[in-house]
Amino acid sequence: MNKKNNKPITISTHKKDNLYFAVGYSEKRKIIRIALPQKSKEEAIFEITKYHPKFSVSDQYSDTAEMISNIYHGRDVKFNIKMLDIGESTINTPFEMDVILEVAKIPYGSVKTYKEIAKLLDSHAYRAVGTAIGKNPFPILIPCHRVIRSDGKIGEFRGGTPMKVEILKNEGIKIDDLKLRFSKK
DNA sequence: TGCCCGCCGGGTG
DNA sequence: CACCCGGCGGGCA
Repeated sequence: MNKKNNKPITISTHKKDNLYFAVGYSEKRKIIRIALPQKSKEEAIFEITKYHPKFSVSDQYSDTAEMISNIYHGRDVKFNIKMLDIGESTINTPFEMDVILEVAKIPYGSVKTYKEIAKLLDSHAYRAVGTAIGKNPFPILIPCHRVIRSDGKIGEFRGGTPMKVEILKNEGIKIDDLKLRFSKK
């Protein structure tokens, strides 16, 4: 099963257009997990609590939840990686860490392929890169939606490919039928 | 295009 | 240690 962290966290939510965003904060007052938007507040909170069962809900961090929503809807928001409690998050192995840090560098409005991420790590493990990205505890903020397949197809996403396409389109990326419009292949 | 098989890191028992 | 399983790639029909 998925690994759990039993330290207490605080969860805040934000609603926009019938989508509910949630963010979990550790005791260090850093972000420990972000939920992809859900159709109800309960589902959004559960996206966090399945990994962090000890929690309380407050509006203390709802500004951050709103920031996540803004990024989702296409705003280019700057953030500092120090806002993240990577150490207490569900990221375990050095490989997962390297992948996440590499993904964090992908600028707004651009994409990289799974293979390119592997290459940047001096590795051929593009298959494992996909797996590691799938575990990203900070979706949207760490832009795993900006990692696509080498053939120009958009590829998989924890929140479903359609959601990935939507976020990329919100960033101004041109996509036709689940493929990059200007893909060479 | 779609499929199939190879690839690599991690989780499981 | 020996599987098994993925947000993948590339070759080939």
